[in-house]
Amino acid sequence: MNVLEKLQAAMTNALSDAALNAGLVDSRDELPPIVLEVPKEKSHGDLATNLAMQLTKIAKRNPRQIAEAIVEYIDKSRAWIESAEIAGPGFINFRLDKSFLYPVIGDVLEQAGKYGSVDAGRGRTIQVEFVSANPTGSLHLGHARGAAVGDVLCNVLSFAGYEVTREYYINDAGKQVVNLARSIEARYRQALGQEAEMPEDGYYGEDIVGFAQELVEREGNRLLSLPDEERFNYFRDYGLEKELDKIKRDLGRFGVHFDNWYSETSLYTSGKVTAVLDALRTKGQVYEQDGAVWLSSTQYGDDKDRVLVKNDGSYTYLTPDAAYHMDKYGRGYDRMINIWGADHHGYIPRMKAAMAALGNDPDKLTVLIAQMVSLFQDGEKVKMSKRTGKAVTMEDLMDEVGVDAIRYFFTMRSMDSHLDFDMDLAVSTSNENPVFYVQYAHARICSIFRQAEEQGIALLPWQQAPLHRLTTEHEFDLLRKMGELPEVVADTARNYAPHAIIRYVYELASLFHSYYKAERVITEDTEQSQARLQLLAALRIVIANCLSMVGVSAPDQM
RNA sequence: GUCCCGGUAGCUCAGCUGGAUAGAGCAACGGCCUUCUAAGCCGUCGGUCAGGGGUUCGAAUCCCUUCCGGGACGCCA
Repeated sequence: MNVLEKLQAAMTNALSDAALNAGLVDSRDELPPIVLEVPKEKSHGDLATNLAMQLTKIAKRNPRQIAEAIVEYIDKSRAWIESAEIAGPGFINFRLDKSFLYPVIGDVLEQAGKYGSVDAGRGRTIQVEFVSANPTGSLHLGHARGAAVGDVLCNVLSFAGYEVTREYYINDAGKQVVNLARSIEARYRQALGQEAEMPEDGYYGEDIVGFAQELVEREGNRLLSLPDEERFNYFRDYGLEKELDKIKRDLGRFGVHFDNWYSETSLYTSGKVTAVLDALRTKGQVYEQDGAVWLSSTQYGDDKDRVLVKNDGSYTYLTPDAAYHMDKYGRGYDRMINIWGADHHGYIPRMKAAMAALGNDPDKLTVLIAQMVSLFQDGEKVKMSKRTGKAVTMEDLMDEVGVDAIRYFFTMRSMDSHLDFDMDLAVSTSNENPVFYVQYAHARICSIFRQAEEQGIALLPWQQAPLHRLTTEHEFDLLRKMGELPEVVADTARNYAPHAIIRYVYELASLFHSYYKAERVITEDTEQSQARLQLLAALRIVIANCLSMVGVSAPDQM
């Protein structure tokens, strides 16, 4: 149990007993869950409870009278209570002996890189599928957001005690692959000086022009003389390989590493697509109409039935995707998360319906939607054009902005919000850029330790350090905030809301910067210096652990 | 027309499993570098939490409704 949990437990017990002894309830079972929170307003003390207000119906008295009874009967010695006062409509505000916070330092220093981790997941397995961009062009801004959010979520889930598997689903089958092959062929012919039309739904990205150029340099015009099918396959396989390499390279550079790269094509070769169709037929979940095979998805909450096999005999996207998710279920994960772009949200009900129709529990699968990203440059919204292939790629972004800033920016906002990405702001390596604020806090702490070392000050084992010399408001604020990390990690994992980590570490950095300005750490008071260095040793770890979850570096100097 | 997300300070956004006087950054304005990094700190200004109704001791938060912005509604992927 960490320090704040101990306090909560002690306070909860003391309050329960007080309510009981005051005759407000007949037994503990009657008590509502006791809510304790840190008041926003500092003058309201260190911890507050609304218990009196919750008890109005049971105790049949007004909240202030109830609060008075609780305060009268509470045993203050049991939960570091210095004083208790009633305020507002019936809150009880406690002022605490803040020495209860000192053990936070020991917790952090002992657990070091693991501090903040919790056992909320209890080793349960969770699979997270994200990015999964088609291998038909370069990753762009939206993919970068998905990559950042997905990877940070995975990091947080691991820290929260889940066993996490990262997976990328490669759409290397289907119509878009045909378009890829034809696009490369057209570019190849153009590179050889021929007149060649791009296909109707072709891919116009610069990457494909480059790949075709490479092909000319490597193979000359040899490919033109291949038989049609062989030539097509050549362009297709070459294109897929190049695109996938590029994707892996970009994501690797971005610091995202997948455990599985799952190929759609493999679903066909392994027979899993036909198997899923057979299973649905056997279960009577499909019917034929207009020459097509339909899934009765309306029975499972979808707003219309969906085609699985078109009247030309080919499959819709849903069919292999159902096979893919069936395979995921078969692997036995306790939970599965998909992170999709906002343009795919309408697809969720049919996917869930397909799983339900196959007899899987649809609630084990959570689809998170990351909203769109708009790019602003020179104060204007940049339009992305598929037609011309003119789009800011993830690679461009990494070149110009750097991985740390991108990850920070994309993690900073809630997934539910549209994100305006201001290129000029992100590029500017100035104080306007919030990632530096947090990194700077870390670097400043490191700098203090370099100073201490130069002066020959050695850090004592924390058990021997005079922590009672930490007495300022800033110091207690920092201790409490550090103590909150385990709870923040647990909440973030439960809500699948990675931006909460950024918020937390930003606030922590802010407390530090204020402290830094207000107090000198290394002074002639060696005891006090020692205590403060202990505090900062712990703080440095907490900041580093957070940045590590976000995948942002924690520099020693800036 | 149906569904999803959003609407909070001039701008970008937190806060949303109900709590006290709604927060941060940026912008604007005013201060702070002879001492551990000024990529920092301190302060001022700034609000009909889109509008209306409801639930309750209490609503930015929950429910209903209207409006506005974005997205999705294919035998495309």
